Order: sequence, then C-alpha cells, then structure tokens
Amino acid sequence: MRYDARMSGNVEEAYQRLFAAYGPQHWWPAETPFEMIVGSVLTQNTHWSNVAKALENLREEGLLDAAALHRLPADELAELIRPAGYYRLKAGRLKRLLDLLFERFSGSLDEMFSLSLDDLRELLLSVNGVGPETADSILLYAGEFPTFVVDTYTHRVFKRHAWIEDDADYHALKDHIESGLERSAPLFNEYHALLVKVGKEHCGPKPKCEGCPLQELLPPRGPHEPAPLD
DNA sequence: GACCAGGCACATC
DNA sequence: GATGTGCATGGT
Repeated sequence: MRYDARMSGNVEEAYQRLFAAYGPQHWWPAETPFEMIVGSVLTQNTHWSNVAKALENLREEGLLDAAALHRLPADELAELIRPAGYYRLKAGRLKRLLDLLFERFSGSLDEMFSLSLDDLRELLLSVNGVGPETADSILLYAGEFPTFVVDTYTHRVFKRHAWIEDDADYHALKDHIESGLERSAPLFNEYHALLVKVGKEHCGPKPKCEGCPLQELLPPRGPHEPAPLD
C-alpha cells in the first residue's frame, strides 16, 4: 500500500516514513479468514510465535475449520492451544465465538461478513472475551473491513511522540488514526503491521530511538522523550 | 530468573 | 469511573 496524497497530518507522515523504511509487511501470517479469526483470539497479550505453535497443533488435527472446531470439546481445544498461553481462558473465548457463528450464521463466514461493519462490530463485542482489538482484528484481517486495529504498539508509538494525549483510550486513538487516513482496509492492514514492526524494533517498553524511521517527527515535548505511560 | 507479549473480564474501592 | 488482578506459555 503506497502513500496516498489524500492522507493528511502526522498520521499520514508517520505511515509514509514507516513504509519507506520497511516496505510492505505482508501481514498477517494466517492462510484463511477462519485461521485469522482463531489467531485474533490466541494472540491476545501473546507473542505471535506462541500463537503459531497453537495454530500448527490445530492444523495437524484438521481443526482449522469452523465446523470441526465447533464440535471439539473445550477441554480438548484448551490442550491443543496450550502454547499460546491463557489456554483455558482462550478455549472458552473461541468456543463462544464459534457458538455465535453457528447460532447466528449457520457457521458461514460469508454470511457473518455480509453484515455491516458497525453491526458486526457490535455483535462481536457482545461475545465475552472479544474486546475492541480482537473485534477489529477479525473485522480487518478476516473480513477486510476498513477498521483500524489499535494495539499496545500503536499506543506506545503515538503517545511517545505526543501525537495524541497520554490518557487517550482505544477509541480515541482509533478515531484519530482513521480520520487522518483514507478509509481503506489494505492501508489500515499495512499501517498496523508497520506500527508493530517499528514498535518491536524501536518503541518497546524501553525505547531504542537510534535509527528509528520516526525519529525526525519531532513531538512538542522533545524528540522521543518517553511519555509517562505503561 | 526477570521481563515481556497483536487483551479482556471482573473485583474492589 | 478509575485502578488492580488473574489468566499462562515461551523467547530473550
């Protein structure tokens, strides 16, 4: 996704610099929309390498399939996703999400994704264990809806640079980013991936600003002064 | 061994 | 409404 002249503000400037520095990220590493839905839950507060192990366990058992996973008892699911951590919690969350898929949409992802963005977002959020980031991940990465996924890295990058107030919550940051960009699923996908990339390399709990593509975007409080967060 | 990671719900004040 | 806590594995 290349820079588009209609984008504006530091949101766009940051994207432009990140894309120039890192190029397309080809996110995310799941093969099907259903796998992305499962991954969205498994990756809650968890490194993707652990999620990949859990997904591989499911793949080996032929369980990366909505109907098959829906039939699997929660305790068996828990054991298979153990490498992803919080495995009992996440097994329950996945089962509740699958219950919704089958009770409301006969197990059809196409039918589920035929809802409007706002309606489906609200529905996903009604599932216990699906919060704003998980809902937006499902909508963007599996459903290809133009909704921005705000994660820990997004918060850190935007607050460290003082591009948004320190107390900005999920939706404040989401609205800020969405309003500064063309509303496009491929663009939101790429931007989120780039923020994770720069987050891992430069904007973790301990900032490593040397060589950061965002270093020249000077915030009011001074270059890369860590914001009082975390 | 401590620290961290593509969160979320629930308890308590 | 804000703040604290449990959930758990695996890599650095």
